[in-house]
Amino acid sequence: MTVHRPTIADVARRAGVSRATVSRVLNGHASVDPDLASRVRMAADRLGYRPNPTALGLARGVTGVFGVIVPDLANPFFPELLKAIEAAAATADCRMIVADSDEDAAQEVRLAEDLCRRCDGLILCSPRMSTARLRRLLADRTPIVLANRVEDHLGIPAAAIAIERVVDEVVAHLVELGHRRICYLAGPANSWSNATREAAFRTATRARKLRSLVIRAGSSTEDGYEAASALPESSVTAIVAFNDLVAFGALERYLEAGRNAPTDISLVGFDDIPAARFAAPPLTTVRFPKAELGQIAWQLLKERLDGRPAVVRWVEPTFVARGSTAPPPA
Amino acid sequence: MTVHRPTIADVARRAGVSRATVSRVLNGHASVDPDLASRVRMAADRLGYRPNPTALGLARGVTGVFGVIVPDLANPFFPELLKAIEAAAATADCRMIVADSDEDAAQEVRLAEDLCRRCDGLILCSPRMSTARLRRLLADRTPIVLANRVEDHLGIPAAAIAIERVVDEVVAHLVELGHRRICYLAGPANSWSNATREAAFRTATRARKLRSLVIRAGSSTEDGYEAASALPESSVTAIVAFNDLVAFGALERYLEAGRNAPTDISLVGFDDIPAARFAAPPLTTVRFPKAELGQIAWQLLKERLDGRPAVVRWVEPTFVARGSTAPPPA
DNA sequence: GCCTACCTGGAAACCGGTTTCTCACCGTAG
DNA sequence: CTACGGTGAGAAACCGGTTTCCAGGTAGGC
Repeated sequence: MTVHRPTIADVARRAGVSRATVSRVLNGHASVDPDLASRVRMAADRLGYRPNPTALGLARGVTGVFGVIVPDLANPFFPELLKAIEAAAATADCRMIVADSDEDAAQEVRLAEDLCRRCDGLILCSPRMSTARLRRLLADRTPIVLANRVEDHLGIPAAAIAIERVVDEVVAHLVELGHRRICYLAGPANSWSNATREAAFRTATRARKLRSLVIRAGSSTEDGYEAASALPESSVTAIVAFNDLVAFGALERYLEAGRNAPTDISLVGFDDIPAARFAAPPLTTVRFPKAELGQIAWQLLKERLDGRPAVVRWVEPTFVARGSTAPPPA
Repeated sequence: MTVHRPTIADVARRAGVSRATVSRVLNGHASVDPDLASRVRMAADRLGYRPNPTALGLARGVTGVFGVIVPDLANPFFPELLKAIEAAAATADCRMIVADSDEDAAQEVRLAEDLCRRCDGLILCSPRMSTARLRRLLADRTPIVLANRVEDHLGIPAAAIAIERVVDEVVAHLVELGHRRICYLAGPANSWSNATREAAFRTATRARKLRSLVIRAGSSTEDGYEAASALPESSVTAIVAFNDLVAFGALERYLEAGRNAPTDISLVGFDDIPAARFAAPPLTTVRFPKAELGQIAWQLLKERLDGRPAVVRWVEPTFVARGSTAPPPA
């Protein structure tokens, strides 16, 4: 406050020209007498002038800031996504507002409405809100991109993971090992990625004439622990968990019951978080190209800001077999 | 674009009053005829009027946005910190811009300079820039708070982890187990938290008449792997790593050499990332109260924005003994 | 030599709010 | 009945930029 940051008026005064001319010189618009131009540039330099981003935003109607909403920053999937998005956006000198909805759809809507007003665009990561809510948001005309969710009839650009093939691969892997009773520990109810994983799981098991056993869990280690409470006493020999954290939660429950993986139970997760590699046993999982996903999400937003049409782009995950899967106990 | 968002002028027109009156009513300033006031409120309601945040920012000189810079979003420490900061800031309806400096001090300075202009304040998490750079930033008068770094003579508010006692506890734990040759795998050179951990390590070892062996590593798993390359062939029996990731990297190197923890080498990390608990062996480490740290950082920023004086606040870490430490091989 | 076309750069309007200034009108006191 | 203080609300200035509009000067063509 006490230090007065130089404004365009200060530069204009010092260069002996109008503010309009300063603006033109600094933006390279129209043609300005080279002499004047260099005087303006010198003045701006001497004063250390940098245009005020807020004023710029108001005048141009573009802020250079976009928003990202995630359901849970503590879930390792999202920081990795964010890192890729931020890195891509930085090349276009765009800043990223991050908001955490805490897995709460209502909160997510509130955040989205707020960010729509203050940002040039929005990336919704694994949004939990309903399709109807999403449609209402779109009415705002703020460019929106989905990451890790696809809405077929809304015409929203989306970056998503093609899951069917790899889920079939997971089930095939378990069946080949000899498993017949496989349980899916489902993720959050309103999560698109859970819906697709669950559907793919049902398809893959049904195709092999197996029962599609599903227990609702959630997205955290605690959720996995809770959901698996009755499993150690059941006839289930293999678990496919919504993500690696849920798989670890289930594992904890088994360890508590004096069972271990993969001898008593085979475990598969999704994400390949860093912990998966170092766990005991190392977790068999599905790796997502998160960096690619984030980069694509930014790309899609940029295209949208440039007025290009909405498209859906898919990335391919890969199956990673590690030590947590083995033949079922005899 | 095509849909015209209602402005204060639209509300004024509809209510048959001036823009000034609308502003006064909506902000509860001065006294307004109750009749007029309700007409204004109705009009605003009917139009679904929400003030433009950019214009608000320009007029009030306060944007309701603050910035956070972290060295690496992929390091699990920072997302947890961010989550706490964001949650605390959300209660004050403040939005958070997140930028990743990629461990690059120069980039960090550039980001900080940019964010200083567009934000009400700045939280620098584990900043890598020099004290001189930091001092120059302060000249901008934008409120700045440090998280996980303390600068004694700059009068910057800071939230930091008091490390000396717990490092002594770590070394005591290892010495009690019988270790005499303990190696510290150091973190990034310009990291304050590394400097304090390294200093505390030297103090604790010297106090017990042990050599203070230090090898420079870094902050990632890869750094730990690289730095530990010669260790399996050395006489070192215990490693204190800059953080859990570095510890895992070192472990990987030992496994590759056909050694294992804790039989051949004892390992201690810092952070207690989620993976630490599930690793094989479960990692002995130091847990930081990250949620508290983040909340304090926000608190300090808020105090600064309110013009209150700068203070340094410390949080206490706790030692977590797990399976990766044991007596040295006979 | 004069008219027109173009170029340059300043004045002013604009983006969408807030806040100061000012004036009209009210009731009250002298 | 008049002077005065207080209050409520509109006009206008302001935040710091961009952009449109227009006037003045110069150059080129006839």
